[in-house]
Amino acid sequence: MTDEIRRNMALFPIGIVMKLTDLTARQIRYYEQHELVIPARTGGNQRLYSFNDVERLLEIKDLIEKGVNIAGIKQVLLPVDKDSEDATILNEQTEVKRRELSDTQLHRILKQQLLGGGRRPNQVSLIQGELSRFFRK
DNA sequence: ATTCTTACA
DNA sequence: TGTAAGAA
Repeated sequence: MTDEIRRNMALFPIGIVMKLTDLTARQIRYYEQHELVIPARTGGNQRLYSFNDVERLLEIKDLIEKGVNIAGIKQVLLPVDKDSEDATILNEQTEVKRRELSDTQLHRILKQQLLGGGRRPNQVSLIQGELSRFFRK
C-alpha cells in the first residue's frame, strides 16, 4: 500500500501544522510530550509532521474542545508506537496482536461516543467525570 | 526567518 | 497554556 507510506511520510514543519490545525506550537509540542503524536525530526532537530500526524492532532483538538483531558485522550486514541507508525504491521499475526485487537475495538466505541457530534455543552463536564471513572486505573 | 529547549509571571 | 531567552 503506497498510500500508507504517503500518509506517514514526514513533510511539514510545525509552522505549517499550526495553520493546518489552528493549534499553537506550544500545544503541538505539549501533546508530543504526552506521546499523543510522535513527529519525525530533521538533521537539525526540526519536527516534521505527516498527514497522519496532522489528522491525529485534529482529533486531539476535537477531544480537547469537548473537554477531554490528556489522560482521557490517551485512552481514546490508540498509542502511537514509533515503529508501527511508518512501517505498517504486515507481520506479527501473533498473540499480542489479538489482545490489542479487542482493545482497538473498545477504543473505537469510545472514540465514536466522544467524536460523534451533537452533545449538549452541559454534558461536557459529565464527559470529564465519566472518562476519569472509566479509565481510573 | 523559523524552530528548539528550558523556565517562569 | 502563554511567553521570554538563548542557541541552532
